[in-house]
Amino acid sequence: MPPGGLFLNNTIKNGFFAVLIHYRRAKRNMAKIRIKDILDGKYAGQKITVKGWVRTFRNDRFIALNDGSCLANLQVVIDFEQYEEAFLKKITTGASLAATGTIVESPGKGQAWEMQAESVAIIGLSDPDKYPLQPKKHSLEFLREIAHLRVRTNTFGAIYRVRHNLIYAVHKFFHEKGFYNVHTPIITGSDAEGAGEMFTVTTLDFDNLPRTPEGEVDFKEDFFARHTKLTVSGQLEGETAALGLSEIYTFGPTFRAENSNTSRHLAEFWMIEPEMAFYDLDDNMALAEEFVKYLVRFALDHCADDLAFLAKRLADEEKQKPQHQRQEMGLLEQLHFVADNDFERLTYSEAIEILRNSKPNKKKKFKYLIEEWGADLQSEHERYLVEKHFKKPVILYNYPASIKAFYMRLNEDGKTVAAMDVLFPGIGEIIGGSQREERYEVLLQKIEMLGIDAQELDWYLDTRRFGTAPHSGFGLGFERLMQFITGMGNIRDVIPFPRFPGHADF
RNA sequence: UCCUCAGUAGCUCAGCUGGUUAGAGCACCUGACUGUUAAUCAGGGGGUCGUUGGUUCGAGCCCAACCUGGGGAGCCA
Repeated sequence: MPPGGLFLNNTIKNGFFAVLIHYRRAKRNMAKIRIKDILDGKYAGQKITVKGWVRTFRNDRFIALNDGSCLANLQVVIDFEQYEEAFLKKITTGASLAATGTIVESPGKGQAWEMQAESVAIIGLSDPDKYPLQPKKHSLEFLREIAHLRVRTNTFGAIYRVRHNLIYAVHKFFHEKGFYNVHTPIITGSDAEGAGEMFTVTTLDFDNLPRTPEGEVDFKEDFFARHTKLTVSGQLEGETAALGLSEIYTFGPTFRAENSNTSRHLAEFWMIEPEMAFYDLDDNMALAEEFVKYLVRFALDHCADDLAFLAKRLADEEKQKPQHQRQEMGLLEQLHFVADNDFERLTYSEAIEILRNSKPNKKKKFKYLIEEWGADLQSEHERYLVEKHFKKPVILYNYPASIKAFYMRLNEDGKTVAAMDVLFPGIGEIIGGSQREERYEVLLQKIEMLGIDAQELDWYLDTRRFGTAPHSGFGLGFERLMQFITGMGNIRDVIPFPRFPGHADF
């Protein structure tokens, strides 16, 4: 800001408003400087101000400053003799501050650029006695308990950044292919999606529930005048959109009230569900494979530093394990492998043959032995196919109709449906999809056979009554993809604030 | 929900066959040093050993139940 006197003189000379506008514009355009850009050398020799959070303060001289724009810290070098001791004591791990100085080539090892600071201002104190994060390795379990602060660690900073890049890549992929993004409802009255237990959404007073004459809760009195729940899938609504827009995708929150306590399940997660008119199962599988490879490649191309850090983290973790439990490939190796190689495609029937003749089945090492066609595949079977037999991602298709959902298209053999699952090492099913049953009579028969109320699905059946068309789609669990790409073993660590049974903190 | 392993300082962990006053590193406090990379060196404070009950002369250690967390399974994405 110019000194007051000069400012006043100029306003008199040039006109008050012109200067005011100029000043405001300058202020508005003064973007905050990101540490990422400094470390890229964009401010070499310039005097600038940088803001961020202290990671460590070494030797009363070196502040490692991080602003989340990238993994690396900016080293801010201060002349400690210039400051009071009481001031230096405030530069603690976790404190936020602004430093002004010149960006110079660093004489030390470990960084190309550093800031020779002229002044430092503390913005927010961080009581070192109470701040839970230390400049040391913390367990993921501990960090999960302080999910509101873990974003300030290297690991979670990297995960958040990768997550953003993948969200962007999802939209970019579909947009460039001409798919339209559709927001399907989060609150749904449909009870027939069949993908799992649902959370009820209500404004009813629990202390004074309206009852029907039969003594049941009367949802006619509820906000929507019916029993409503949180969505478990946007698929049925997505299908209606595809049968008008041709190619669509959804990317929204999904809720499952299952009492699942595993490293691969969340009660609230994000799912991507493309739905395409005039696609058969082969087209569907080809799209799924192209999509996943694109996302993996995008992460490799745009998150190199963060992935390298996560790869090292995983490698260190693997070293703690006994030899036989270790992964053969490192994280980056595995990502390249998936991006560069074709997935194995085989039918359920072929998979059953392989499993039936497999060593663990013959030696009765499987907990669930494969006896005959029609059995549902367990985790151990999927893992065997992916991790032992093929050693690459596998797409299984044409499953028995009896173990799959009602909307999947019945094949000519009358006993299998055009379903497909993409199985990944470590996490199992990452994608589940199918060609949809477009024939009205066949679909209606299935619905009635399963005892689903056809009246509830009347709107859905309309798509088959009027201009029905073959169509396909799949669902990809975004957090499972995140697990694969970041190498994180627990799904609760790849979403900022995980929701799972007994936990809705933050 | 089931199986399994664990719970000792703010964090990560050690603690022998049940036996005196429960230890270490990091963090914190005091001091030294001042081009360091999770800085280093010297000293200091910090514990209801998850909870409750039981066995025993005596329990961090043995037993039971419960709570919490990890791993695996089921349900699935």
